[in-house]
Amino acid sequence: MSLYEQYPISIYNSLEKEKQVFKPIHEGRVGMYVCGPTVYSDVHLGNVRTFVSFDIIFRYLKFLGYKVRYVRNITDVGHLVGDADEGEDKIAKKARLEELEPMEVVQKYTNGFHDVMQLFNNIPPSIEPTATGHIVEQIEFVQKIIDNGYAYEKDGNVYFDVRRFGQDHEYGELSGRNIDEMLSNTRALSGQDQKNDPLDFALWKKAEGGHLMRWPSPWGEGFPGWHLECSVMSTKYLGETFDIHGGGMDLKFPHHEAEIAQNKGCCHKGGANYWIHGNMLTVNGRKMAKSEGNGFTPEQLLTGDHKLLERGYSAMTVRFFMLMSHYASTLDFSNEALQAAEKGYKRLMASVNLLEKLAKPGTASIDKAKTQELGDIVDKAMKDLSDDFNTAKAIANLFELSTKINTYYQQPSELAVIDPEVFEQVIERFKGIIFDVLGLRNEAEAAQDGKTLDSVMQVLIELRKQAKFSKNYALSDKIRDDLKAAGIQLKDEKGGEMSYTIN
RNA sequence: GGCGCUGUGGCCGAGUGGCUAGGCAGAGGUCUGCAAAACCUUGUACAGCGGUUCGAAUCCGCUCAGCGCCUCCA
Repeated sequence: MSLYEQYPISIYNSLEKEKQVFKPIHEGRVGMYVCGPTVYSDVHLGNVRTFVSFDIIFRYLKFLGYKVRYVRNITDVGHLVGDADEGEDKIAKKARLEELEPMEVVQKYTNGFHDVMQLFNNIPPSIEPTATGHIVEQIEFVQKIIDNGYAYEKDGNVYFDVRRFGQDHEYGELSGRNIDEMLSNTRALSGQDQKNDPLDFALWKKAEGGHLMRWPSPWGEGFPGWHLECSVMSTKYLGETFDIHGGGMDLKFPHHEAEIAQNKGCCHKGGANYWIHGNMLTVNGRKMAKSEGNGFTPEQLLTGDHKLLERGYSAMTVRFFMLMSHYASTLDFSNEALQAAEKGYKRLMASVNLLEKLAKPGTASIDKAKTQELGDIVDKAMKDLSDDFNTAKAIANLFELSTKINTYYQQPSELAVIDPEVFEQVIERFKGIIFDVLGLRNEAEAAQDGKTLDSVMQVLIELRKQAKFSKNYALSDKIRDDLKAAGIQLKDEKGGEMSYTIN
Protein backbone atom coordinates (compact mmCIF):
# COMPACT_ATOMS: atom_id res chain seq x y z
CA MET A 1 0.00 0.00 0.00
CA SER A 2 1.43 3.34 -1.03
CA LEU A 3 1.73 6.21 1.37
CA TYR A 4 -0.84 8.24 -0.50
CA GLU A 5 -3.35 5.49 0.01
CA GLN A 6 -2.42 5.23 3.64
CA TYR A 7 -2.72 8.95 4.20
CA PRO A 8 -5.29 10.24 1.71
CA ILE A 9 -5.09 13.98 1.25
CA SER A 10 -7.99 16.31 1.60
CA ILE A 11 -7.76 19.79 0.17
CA TYR A 12 -9.81 22.91 0.70
CA ASN A 13 -10.90 23.57 -2.85
CA SER A 14 -11.46 27.30 -3.37
CA LEU A 15 -13.55 26.55 -6.40
CA GLU A 16 -16.09 24.42 -4.53
CA LYS A 17 -15.51 26.21 -1.24
CA GLU A 18 -15.23 23.00 0.70
CA LYS A 19 -12.68 20.50 1.84
CA GLN A 20 -12.56 17.54 -0.51
CA VAL A 21 -10.73 14.27 -0.71
CA PHE A 22 -8.01 14.69 -3.29
CA LYS A 23 -8.27 12.39 -6.28
CA PRO A 24 -5.80 12.97 -9.07
CA ILE A 25 -6.89 12.49 -12.65
CA HIS A 26 -4.26 9.85 -13.23
CA GLU A 27 -3.60 7.44 -10.40
CA GLY A 28 -0.31 8.18 -8.73
CA ARG A 29 0.40 11.32 -10.74
CA VAL A 30 -0.27 14.95 -10.00
CA GLY A 31 -0.10 18.01 -12.20
CA MET A 32 0.17 21.29 -10.35
CA TYR A 33 0.37 24.84 -11.65
CA VAL A 34 1.26 27.80 -9.49
CA CYS A 35 1.31 31.42 -10.53
CA GLY A 36 4.83 32.72 -10.21
CA PRO A 37 6.21 36.21 -9.85
CA THR A 38 6.31 39.14 -12.22
CA VAL A 39 10.01 39.82 -12.43
CA TYR A 40 10.24 43.57 -12.35
CA SER A 41 11.48 44.05 -8.77
CA ASP A 42 12.82 42.19 -5.74
CA VAL A 43 10.53 39.71 -4.09
CA HIS A 44 9.62 40.45 -0.51
CA LEU A 45 8.77 38.17 2.36
CA GLY A 46 5.08 38.15 1.55
CA ASN A 47 5.77 36.73 -1.88
CA VAL A 48 8.01 34.14 -0.36
CA ARG A 49 5.27 32.84 1.87
CA THR A 50 3.11 31.73 -1.03
CA PHE A 51 5.97 29.90 -2.68
CA VAL A 52 6.92 28.24 0.57
CA SER A 53 3.33 27.10 0.98
CA PHE A 54 3.30 25.47 -2.41
CA ASP A 55 6.75 24.08 -1.91
CA ILE A 56 5.36 22.17 1.05
CA ILE A 57 2.50 20.88 -1.06
CA PHE A 58 4.91 19.83 -3.79
CA ARG A 59 7.20 18.16 -1.31
CA TYR A 60 4.42 16.39 0.53
CA LEU A 61 2.86 15.03 -2.64
CA LYS A 62 6.22 13.61 -3.61
CA PHE A 63 6.79 12.30 -0.12
CA LEU A 64 3.56 10.36 -0.38
CA GLY A 65 4.81 8.75 -3.55
CA TYR A 66 3.04 10.79 -6.19
CA LYS A 67 4.85 11.57 -9.37
CA VAL A 68 4.40 15.32 -9.58
CA ARG A 69 4.81 17.75 -12.41
CA TYR A 70 5.00 21.17 -10.84
CA VAL A 71 4.79 24.10 -13.23
CA ARG A 72 5.42 27.61 -12.00
CA ASN A 73 5.66 30.44 -14.47
CA ILE A 74 7.82 33.51 -14.65
CA THR A 75 5.85 36.51 -15.82
CA ASP A 76 8.35 38.40 -17.89
CA VAL A 77 6.00 40.51 -19.93
CA GLY A 78 5.20 43.53 -17.84
CA HIS A 79 1.60 44.09 -16.97
CA LEU A 80 0.58 47.64 -17.47
CA VAL A 81 1.06 50.15 -14.73
CA GLY A 82 -1.94 52.26 -15.63
CA ASP A 83 -5.51 51.23 -16.34
CA ALA A 84 -6.69 48.74 -18.88
CA ASP A 85 -5.90 50.61 -22.02
CA GLU A 86 -3.08 52.90 -21.11
CA GLY A 87 0.08 53.12 -19.17
CA GLU A 88 3.52 51.75 -19.32
CA ASP A 89 4.61 48.19 -19.02
CA LYS A 90 6.11 47.58 -15.56
CA ILE A 91 9.21 45.94 -16.92
CA ALA A 92 9.68 48.61 -19.54
CA LYS A 93 9.32 51.26 -16.89
CA LYS A 94 11.89 49.57 -14.72
CA ALA A 95 14.17 49.20 -17.71
CA ARG A 96 13.96 52.91 -18.36
CA LEU A 97 14.66 53.76 -14.72
CA GLU A 98 17.59 51.41 -14.44
CA GLU A 99 18.80 52.07 -17.97
CA LEU A 100 18.62 48.45 -18.95
CA GLU A 101 17.12 46.42 -21.74
CA PRO A 102 13.75 44.99 -20.65
CA MET A 103 15.19 41.51 -20.86
CA GLU A 104 18.04 42.56 -18.60
CA VAL A 105 15.49 43.59 -16.04
CA VAL A 106 13.77 40.26 -16.45
CA GLN A 107 17.02 38.35 -16.08
CA LYS A 108 18.14 40.33 -13.07
CA TYR A 109 15.00 39.78 -11.08
CA THR A 110 14.57 36.22 -12.25
CA ASN A 111 18.02 35.48 -10.87
CA GLY A 112 17.12 37.28 -7.68
CA PHE A 113 13.95 35.28 -7.37
CA HIS A 114 15.82 32.02 -7.81
CA ASP A 115 18.37 33.02 -5.19
CA VAL A 116 15.61 33.75 -2.74
CA MET A 117 13.85 30.48 -3.47
CA GLN A 118 17.08 28.64 -2.84
CA LEU A 119 17.78 30.57 0.32
CA PHE A 120 14.47 29.40 1.73
CA ASN A 121 15.18 25.89 0.52
CA ASN A 122 12.34 25.73 -1.97
CA ILE A 123 12.69 22.98 -4.54
CA PRO A 124 12.69 24.31 -8.11
CA PRO A 125 9.55 23.45 -10.06
CA SER A 126 9.63 20.75 -12.71
CA ILE A 127 9.02 23.34 -15.41
CA GLU A 128 9.40 27.08 -15.10
CA PRO A 129 8.04 28.52 -18.33
CA THR A 130 8.17 32.18 -19.26
CA ALA A 131 5.50 34.22 -20.95
CA THR A 132 7.89 35.53 -23.58
CA GLY A 133 8.86 31.99 -24.45
CA HIS A 134 5.26 31.14 -25.30
CA ILE A 135 4.12 33.95 -27.52
CA VAL A 136 3.24 31.62 -30.36
CA GLU A 137 1.13 29.43 -28.12
CA GLN A 138 -0.58 32.47 -26.69
CA ILE A 139 -1.48 33.76 -30.12
CA GLU A 140 -2.93 30.39 -31.04
CA PHE A 141 -4.90 30.34 -27.83
CA VAL A 142 -6.37 33.76 -28.51
CA GLN A 143 -7.29 32.70 -32.02
CA LYS A 144 -9.19 29.72 -30.67
CA ILE A 145 -11.13 31.90 -28.27
CA ILE A 146 -12.01 34.22 -31.16
CA ASP A 147 -13.04 31.27 -33.28
CA ASN A 148 -15.28 30.09 -30.47
CA GLY A 149 -16.95 33.48 -30.43
CA TYR A 150 -15.83 34.60 -27.00
CA ALA A 151 -13.46 37.33 -28.08
CA TYR A 152 -13.39 40.18 -30.53
CA GLU A 153 -10.69 42.24 -32.16
CA LYS A 154 -10.68 46.01 -32.13
CA ASP A 155 -7.97 48.12 -33.66
CA GLY A 156 -5.19 45.66 -32.96
CA ASN A 157 -6.51 44.71 -29.54
CA VAL A 158 -8.32 41.52 -28.70
CA TYR A 159 -10.77 41.46 -25.82
CA PHE A 160 -12.49 38.65 -24.06
CA ASP A 161 -16.25 39.02 -24.35
CA VAL A 162 -17.40 38.34 -20.83
CA ARG A 163 -21.12 38.82 -21.50
CA ARG A 164 -21.10 36.53 -24.49
CA PHE A 165 -19.15 33.98 -22.48
CA GLY A 166 -21.65 34.32 -19.65
CA GLN A 167 -24.43 33.14 -21.92
CA ASP A 168 -22.84 29.72 -22.26
CA HIS A 169 -20.81 29.42 -19.09
CA GLU A 170 -20.75 30.58 -15.54
CA TYR A 171 -18.48 33.53 -15.04
CA GLY A 172 -17.37 34.38 -11.53
CA GLU A 173 -17.80 31.01 -9.87
CA LEU A 174 -14.38 31.10 -8.25
CA SER A 175 -14.63 34.54 -6.71
CA GLY A 176 -18.36 34.48 -6.09
CA ARG A 177 -19.18 37.31 -8.42
CA ASN A 178 -21.91 37.59 -10.96
CA ILE A 179 -21.89 39.56 -14.15
CA ASP A 180 -24.87 41.78 -13.51
CA GLU A 181 -23.79 42.81 -10.05
CA MET A 182 -20.32 43.53 -11.27
CA LEU A 183 -21.61 45.66 -14.06
CA SER A 184 -23.69 47.80 -11.74
CA ASN A 185 -20.61 48.29 -9.63
CA THR A 186 -18.28 49.19 -12.40
CA ARG A 187 -17.60 52.81 -12.94
CA ALA A 188 -18.09 53.55 -16.59
CA LEU A 189 -14.78 54.47 -18.12
CA SER A 190 -14.48 57.33 -20.53
CA GLY A 191 -15.03 56.99 -24.23
CA GLN A 192 -11.40 56.17 -24.89
CA ASP A 193 -12.11 52.68 -23.78
CA GLN A 194 -12.36 50.42 -26.75
CA LYS A 195 -13.94 47.55 -24.96
CA ASN A 196 -17.54 46.78 -25.74
CA ASP A 197 -18.14 46.21 -22.09
CA PRO A 198 -16.24 47.33 -18.99
CA LEU A 199 -16.10 43.73 -17.81
CA ASP A 200 -14.15 42.58 -20.83
CA PHE A 201 -10.46 42.05 -20.44
CA ALA A 202 -7.58 42.11 -22.88
CA LEU A 203 -6.20 38.96 -24.44
CA TRP A 204 -3.87 40.80 -26.77
CA LYS A 205 -2.78 44.40 -26.63
CA LYS A 206 -1.64 46.54 -29.48
CA ALA A 207 1.86 47.91 -28.91
CA GLU A 208 1.89 51.67 -29.11
CA GLY A 209 4.80 53.55 -30.60
CA GLY A 210 7.34 53.43 -27.81
CA HIS A 211 6.39 50.08 -26.38
CA LEU A 212 9.52 47.99 -26.04
CA MET A 213 8.18 44.47 -25.72
CA ARG A 214 6.28 43.58 -28.87
CA TRP A 215 5.62 40.67 -31.14
CA PRO A 216 3.90 40.28 -34.48
CA SER A 217 0.46 38.70 -34.45
CA PRO A 218 -2.54 38.32 -36.75
CA TRP A 219 -3.86 41.51 -35.14
CA GLY A 220 -0.72 43.55 -35.56
CA GLU A 221 2.30 44.14 -33.36
CA GLY A 222 1.52 43.77 -29.73
CA PHE A 223 1.87 41.77 -26.57
CA PRO A 224 -0.25 39.24 -24.68
CA GLY A 225 -2.83 40.22 -22.09
CA TRP A 226 -2.28 39.89 -18.38
CA HIS A 227 -4.03 36.65 -17.66
CA LEU A 228 -3.32 34.72 -20.79
CA GLU A 229 0.04 33.11 -20.12
CA CYS A 230 -1.17 31.00 -17.22
CA SER A 231 -4.03 29.54 -19.20
CA VAL A 232 -1.76 28.80 -22.11
CA MET A 233 1.17 27.32 -20.26
CA SER A 234 -0.87 25.26 -17.84
CA THR A 235 -2.72 23.81 -20.81
CA LYS A 236 0.47 23.15 -22.70
CA TYR A 237 2.33 21.40 -19.92
CA LEU A 238 -0.44 19.88 -17.84
CA GLY A 239 -3.31 19.48 -20.26
CA GLU A 240 -6.75 21.01 -20.64
CA THR A 241 -7.72 19.52 -17.33
CA PHE A 242 -5.24 19.04 -14.56
CA ASP A 243 -5.20 18.51 -10.82
CA ILE A 244 -4.12 21.52 -8.81
CA HIS A 245 -3.86 25.21 -9.49
CA GLY A 246 -2.43 27.46 -6.85
CA GLY A 247 -1.58 31.03 -6.21
CA GLY A 248 -1.93 33.83 -3.73
CA MET A 249 -5.34 34.84 -2.46
CA ASP A 250 -5.00 38.20 -4.15
CA LEU A 251 -4.93 36.56 -7.54
CA LYS A 252 -8.36 35.03 -7.15
CA PHE A 253 -9.97 37.94 -8.88
CA PRO A 254 -9.58 38.92 -11.55
CA HIS A 255 -6.58 36.82 -12.51
CA HIS A 256 -7.78 33.30 -11.76
CA GLU A 257 -11.32 34.08 -12.74
CA ALA A 258 -10.09 35.29 -16.13
CA GLU A 259 -7.91 32.24 -16.43
CA ILE A 260 -10.85 29.91 -15.99
CA ALA A 261 -12.85 31.89 -18.50
CA GLN A 262 -10.01 31.75 -21.03
CA ASN A 263 -9.59 28.04 -20.55
CA LYS A 264 -13.26 27.42 -21.08
CA GLY A 265 -13.38 29.92 -23.90
CA CYS A 266 -10.65 28.03 -25.68
CA CYS A 267 -11.06 24.41 -24.69
CA HIS A 268 -14.46 24.24 -23.01
CA LYS A 269 -12.78 23.02 -19.87
CA GLY A 270 -11.99 25.03 -16.78
CA GLY A 271 -8.43 23.86 -16.20
CA ALA A 272 -7.78 22.70 -12.67
CA ASN A 273 -9.96 20.47 -10.53
CA TYR A 274 -8.64 21.82 -7.26
CA TRP A 275 -7.86 25.45 -6.65
CA ILE A 276 -5.67 26.29 -3.70
CA HIS A 277 -5.16 29.83 -2.48
CA GLY A 278 -2.45 30.79 -0.04
CA ASN A 279 -3.18 33.65 2.29
CA MET A 280 -1.31 36.87 2.82
CA LEU A 281 1.52 37.75 5.13
CA THR A 282 0.49 40.81 7.09
CA VAL A 283 2.30 43.44 9.10
CA ASN A 284 0.27 44.94 11.93
CA GLY A 285 -2.76 43.36 10.34
CA ARG A 286 -2.12 44.84 6.91
CA LYS A 287 -1.07 43.00 3.82
CA MET A 288 2.63 43.14 3.12
CA ALA A 289 2.91 44.84 -0.24
CA LYS A 290 5.25 47.01 -2.14
CA SER A 291 2.72 49.80 -2.23
CA GLU A 292 2.40 49.72 1.57
CA GLY A 293 6.14 50.03 1.95
CA ASN A 294 6.08 47.33 4.59
CA GLY A 295 8.01 44.67 2.73
CA PHE A 296 11.66 43.85 2.99
CA THR A 297 14.12 41.86 0.97
CA PRO A 298 15.74 38.66 2.14
CA GLU A 299 19.09 40.38 2.63
CA GLN A 300 17.45 42.84 4.97
CA LEU A 301 15.80 39.98 6.75
CA LEU A 302 19.12 38.23 7.33
CA THR A 303 20.97 41.34 8.42
CA GLY A 304 18.07 42.95 10.26
CA ASP A 305 18.66 46.13 8.34
CA HIS A 306 15.09 47.41 8.06
CA LYS A 307 12.92 49.51 10.29
CA LEU A 308 10.53 46.64 10.92
CA LEU A 309 13.29 44.31 12.03
CA GLU A 310 14.76 44.40 15.50
CA ARG A 311 17.54 42.12 14.34
CA GLY A 312 18.31 39.58 11.68
CA TYR A 313 16.70 36.16 11.35
CA SER A 314 17.92 33.11 9.50
CA ALA A 315 16.06 31.84 6.49
CA MET A 316 15.13 28.62 8.26
CA THR A 317 13.77 30.51 11.22
CA VAL A 318 11.53 32.38 8.84
CA ARG A 319 10.52 29.27 7.00
CA PHE A 320 9.65 27.61 10.27
CA PHE A 321 7.72 30.69 11.33
CA MET A 322 5.64 30.42 8.18
CA LEU A 323 4.99 26.74 8.67
CA MET A 324 3.72 27.28 12.19
CA SER A 325 0.51 28.63 10.72
CA HIS A 326 -1.83 27.17 8.13
CA TYR A 327 -1.25 28.32 4.56
CA ALA A 328 -4.83 29.54 4.18
CA SER A 329 -4.73 31.80 7.22
CA THR A 330 -3.24 35.24 7.23
CA LEU A 331 -0.01 35.29 9.15
CA ASP A 332 1.03 38.38 11.01
CA PHE A 333 4.66 39.28 10.99
CA SER A 334 6.26 40.52 14.19
CA ASN A 335 9.68 40.36 15.80
CA GLU A 336 8.20 38.64 18.82
CA ALA A 337 6.63 35.92 16.74
CA LEU A 338 9.83 35.44 14.78
CA GLN A 339 11.90 35.13 17.91
CA ALA A 340 9.48 32.57 19.29
CA ALA A 341 9.77 30.65 16.04
CA GLU A 342 13.53 30.81 16.19
CA LYS A 343 13.60 29.19 19.60
CA GLY A 344 11.12 26.58 18.51
CA TYR A 345 13.14 25.79 15.41
CA LYS A 346 16.32 25.41 17.42
CA ARG A 347 14.57 23.21 19.92
CA LEU A 348 13.41 20.91 17.19
CA MET A 349 16.84 20.78 15.58
CA ALA A 350 18.50 20.14 18.92
CA SER A 351 16.45 17.00 19.35
CA VAL A 352 17.27 15.92 15.81
CA ASN A 353 20.96 16.31 16.62
CA LEU A 354 20.45 14.26 19.74
CA LEU A 355 19.25 11.27 17.75
CA GLU A 356 22.71 9.97 16.97
CA LYS A 357 23.73 10.21 20.59
CA LEU A 358 20.87 8.06 21.74
CA ALA A 359 21.40 4.67 23.37
CA LYS A 360 20.02 1.53 21.75
CA PRO A 361 16.29 0.94 22.03
CA GLY A 362 14.85 -2.40 22.98
CA THR A 363 17.52 -3.46 25.44
CA ALA A 364 14.91 -4.22 28.10
CA SER A 365 11.58 -5.97 27.72
CA ILE A 366 9.39 -4.11 25.27
CA ASP A 367 6.60 -1.90 26.55
CA LYS A 368 3.93 -2.19 23.91
CA ALA A 369 1.88 0.73 25.15
CA LYS A 370 4.83 3.10 25.12
CA THR A 371 5.93 1.89 21.72
CA GLN A 372 2.44 2.40 20.40
CA GLU A 373 2.28 5.86 21.88
CA LEU A 374 5.46 6.80 20.09
CA GLY A 375 4.23 5.43 16.79
CA ASP A 376 0.95 7.28 17.13
CA ILE A 377 2.62 10.65 17.32
CA VAL A 378 4.29 10.35 13.96
CA ASP A 379 1.17 8.82 12.50
CA LYS A 380 -0.79 11.85 13.67
CA ALA A 381 1.73 14.19 12.10
CA MET A 382 1.20 12.45 8.76
CA LYS A 383 -2.56 12.72 9.11
CA ASP A 384 -2.17 16.41 9.89
CA LEU A 385 -0.22 16.92 6.70
CA SER A 386 -2.81 15.06 4.71
CA ASP A 387 -5.48 17.24 6.26
CA ASP A 388 -5.10 20.15 3.87
CA PHE A 389 -1.36 20.32 4.45
CA ASN A 390 -1.75 21.45 8.02
CA THR A 391 1.87 22.07 8.91
CA ALA A 392 0.92 23.89 12.11
CA LYS A 393 -0.74 20.81 13.50
CA ALA A 394 1.98 18.52 12.27
CA ILE A 395 4.65 20.62 13.93
CA ALA A 396 2.78 20.41 17.23
CA ASN A 397 3.18 16.66 16.98
CA LEU A 398 6.82 16.97 16.03
CA PHE A 399 7.37 18.85 19.26
CA GLU A 400 5.77 15.98 21.13
CA LEU A 401 8.28 13.73 19.50
CA SER A 402 11.04 16.13 20.31
CA THR A 403 10.17 15.94 24.00
CA LYS A 404 10.28 12.15 23.80
CA ILE A 405 13.70 12.15 22.21
CA ASN A 406 15.05 14.48 24.85
CA THR A 407 13.68 12.21 27.53
CA TYR A 408 15.25 9.15 25.91
CA TYR A 409 18.56 10.92 26.01
CA GLN A 410 18.34 11.76 29.66
CA GLN A 411 16.69 8.54 30.70
CA PRO A 412 17.87 5.66 28.53
CA SER A 413 15.63 3.35 30.53
CA GLU A 414 12.67 4.95 28.75
CA LEU A 415 14.20 4.11 25.42
CA ALA A 416 15.13 0.60 26.47
CA VAL A 417 11.50 -0.48 26.49
CA ILE A 418 10.75 0.77 22.96
CA ASP A 419 10.55 -1.73 20.14
CA PRO A 420 13.67 -1.08 18.01
CA GLU A 421 11.89 -1.69 14.74
CA VAL A 422 9.14 0.77 15.48
CA PHE A 423 11.66 3.22 16.82
CA GLU A 424 13.63 3.03 13.61
CA GLN A 425 10.53 3.75 11.54
CA VAL A 426 9.44 6.62 13.75
CA ILE A 427 12.82 8.29 13.54
CA GLU A 428 13.01 7.87 9.82
CA ARG A 429 9.57 9.39 9.39
CA PHE A 430 10.34 12.13 11.88
CA LYS A 431 13.38 13.16 9.90
CA GLY A 432 11.51 12.71 6.67
CA ILE A 433 8.84 15.16 7.72
CA ILE A 434 11.30 17.71 9.00
CA PHE A 435 13.75 17.66 6.12
CA ASP A 436 11.88 16.27 3.12
CA VAL A 437 8.38 17.63 3.69
CA LEU A 438 8.87 20.80 5.70
CA GLY A 439 12.09 21.41 3.85
CA LEU A 440 13.96 22.61 6.90
CA ARG A 441 17.73 22.67 6.89
CA ASN A 442 19.85 22.05 9.91
CA GLU A 443 21.60 25.39 10.00
CA ALA A 444 23.65 24.70 13.10
CA GLU A 445 24.90 21.46 11.60
CA ALA A 446 25.92 23.25 8.44
CA ALA A 447 27.80 25.82 10.46
CA GLN A 448 29.46 23.01 12.33
CA ASP A 449 30.82 21.42 9.22
CA GLY A 450 34.42 22.30 9.97
CA LYS A 451 36.21 19.35 11.46
CA THR A 452 38.92 21.69 12.66
CA LEU A 453 36.50 23.60 14.80
CA ASP A 454 35.32 20.40 16.36
CA SER A 455 38.82 19.35 17.31
CA VAL A 456 39.44 22.77 18.81
CA MET A 457 36.25 22.41 20.78
CA GLN A 458 37.35 19.05 22.11
CA VAL A 459 40.53 20.65 23.41
CA LEU A 460 38.57 23.36 25.19
CA ILE A 461 36.13 20.87 26.60
CA GLU A 462 39.01 18.83 27.95
CA LEU A 463 40.47 21.92 29.61
CA ARG A 464 37.18 22.79 31.20
CA LYS A 465 36.75 19.27 32.48
CA GLN A 466 40.14 19.45 34.15
CA ALA A 467 39.38 22.84 35.65
CA LYS A 468 36.13 21.52 37.02
CA PHE A 469 37.81 18.44 38.38
CA SER A 470 40.24 20.56 40.34
CA LYS A 471 37.35 22.80 41.38
CA ASN A 472 38.89 25.73 39.56
CA TYR A 473 35.49 27.19 38.80
CA ALA A 474 36.85 30.60 37.92
CA LEU A 475 38.66 29.04 35.00
CA SER A 476 35.91 26.62 34.01
CA ASP A 477 33.38 29.44 34.00
CA LYS A 478 35.68 31.65 31.99
CA ILE A 479 35.99 28.99 29.31
CA ARG A 480 32.24 28.64 29.17
CA ASP A 481 31.48 32.36 29.29
CA ASP A 482 34.05 33.33 26.69
CA LEU A 483 32.83 30.66 24.35
CA LYS A 484 29.30 31.89 24.85
CA ALA A 485 30.40 35.38 23.92
CA ALA A 486 31.84 33.85 20.76
CA GLY A 487 28.48 32.27 19.97
CA ILE A 488 29.12 28.76 21.23
CA GLN A 489 27.07 27.33 24.04
CA LEU A 490 28.69 24.71 26.25
CA LYS A 491 26.44 22.36 28.12
CA ASP A 492 27.40 20.14 31.03
CA GLU A 493 25.79 16.80 30.82
CA LYS A 494 25.24 13.94 33.15
CA GLY A 495 28.35 11.93 33.93
CA GLY A 496 30.62 14.92 33.43
CA GLU A 497 30.40 14.95 29.65
CA MET A 498 30.03 18.19 27.76
CA SER A 499 28.50 19.16 24.48
CA TYR A 500 28.27 22.37 22.56
CA THR A 501 25.94 24.10 20.13
CA ILE A 502 26.65 26.95 17.81
CA ASN A 503 24.13 29.74 17.91
C1' G B 1 -21.60 49.57 -2.54
C1' G B 2 -20.54 44.09 -4.17
C1' C B 3 -17.91 39.38 -3.01
C1' G B 4 -15.16 36.96 0.80
C1' C B 5 -12.38 36.34 5.34
C1' U B 6 -10.99 37.04 10.45
C1' G B 7 -11.66 38.13 15.77
C1' U B 8 -8.79 32.09 20.61
C1' G B 9 -5.32 32.67 27.35
C1' G B 10 0.81 37.89 28.07
C1' C B 11 2.45 37.10 22.51
C1' C B 12 2.20 33.89 18.02
C1' G B 13 -0.94 30.23 16.45
C1' A B 14 -3.96 25.11 15.55
C1' G B 15 -8.72 23.26 16.35
C1' U B 16 -13.17 19.15 16.54
C1' G B 17 -20.23 20.10 18.69
C1' G B 18 -18.93 16.96 24.65
C1' C B 19 -12.22 14.58 25.45
C1' U B 20 -4.53 18.36 26.67
C1' A B 21 -3.16 21.64 20.34
C1' G B 22 1.75 23.38 20.01
C1' G B 23 5.65 27.22 20.29
C1' C B 24 7.43 31.62 22.98
C1' A B 25 7.16 34.27 27.53
C1' G B 26 5.80 33.71 33.08
C1' A B 27 5.57 30.73 37.86
C1' G B 28 7.14 26.35 40.81
C1' G B 29 10.13 21.92 40.88
C1' U B 30 14.11 18.09 39.32
C1' C B 31 19.17 18.11 37.74
C1' U B 32 23.84 21.24 38.53
C1' G B 33 29.65 23.76 42.14
C1' C B 34 26.85 27.73 39.61
C1' A B 35 24.68 28.10 34.87
C1' A B 36 22.62 26.66 30.26
C1' A B 37 19.89 22.90 28.14
C1' A B 38 16.51 19.20 29.17
C1' C B 39 12.48 17.00 31.93
C1' C B 40 7.96 17.46 35.27
C1' U B 41 3.98 20.66 37.14
C1' U B 42 1.25 25.14 36.36
C1' G B 43 -2.58 29.22 33.13
C1' U B 44 -10.46 32.09 35.04
C1' A B 45 -8.71 31.38 26.41
C1' C B 46 -12.05 31.32 22.77
C1' A B 47 -15.09 39.81 20.57
C1' G B 48 -20.40 40.93 22.40
C1' C B 49 -25.62 39.59 22.54
C1' G B 50 -29.30 36.15 21.38
C1' G B 51 -30.80 31.26 19.36
C1' U B 52 -30.49 25.76 18.10
C1' U B 53 -28.79 21.56 21.30
C1' C B 54 -28.74 17.24 26.83
C1' G B 55 -24.16 20.02 25.71
C1' A B 56 -21.04 25.17 21.49
C1' A B 57 -15.06 28.55 21.24
C1' U B 58 -16.87 24.97 17.40
C1' C B 59 -23.84 25.41 14.05
C1' C B 60 -27.48 29.84 13.06
C1' G B 61 -28.79 35.18 13.54
C1' C B 62 -27.62 40.07 14.93
C1' U B 63 -24.02 43.76 16.80
C1' C B 64 -19.09 45.56 17.23
C1' A B 65 -13.97 45.55 15.45
C1' G B 66 -10.42 44.51 11.75
C1' C B 67 -8.69 42.64 7.01
C1' G B 68 -8.54 41.09 1.74
C1' C B 69 -10.35 41.44 -3.34
C1' C B 70 -13.31 44.48 -6.75
C1' U B 71 -6.62 48.56 -10.70
C1' C B 72 -1.04 45.48 -10.68
C1' C B 73 -0.11 42.49 -6.57
C1' A B 74 2.05 36.03 -3.74
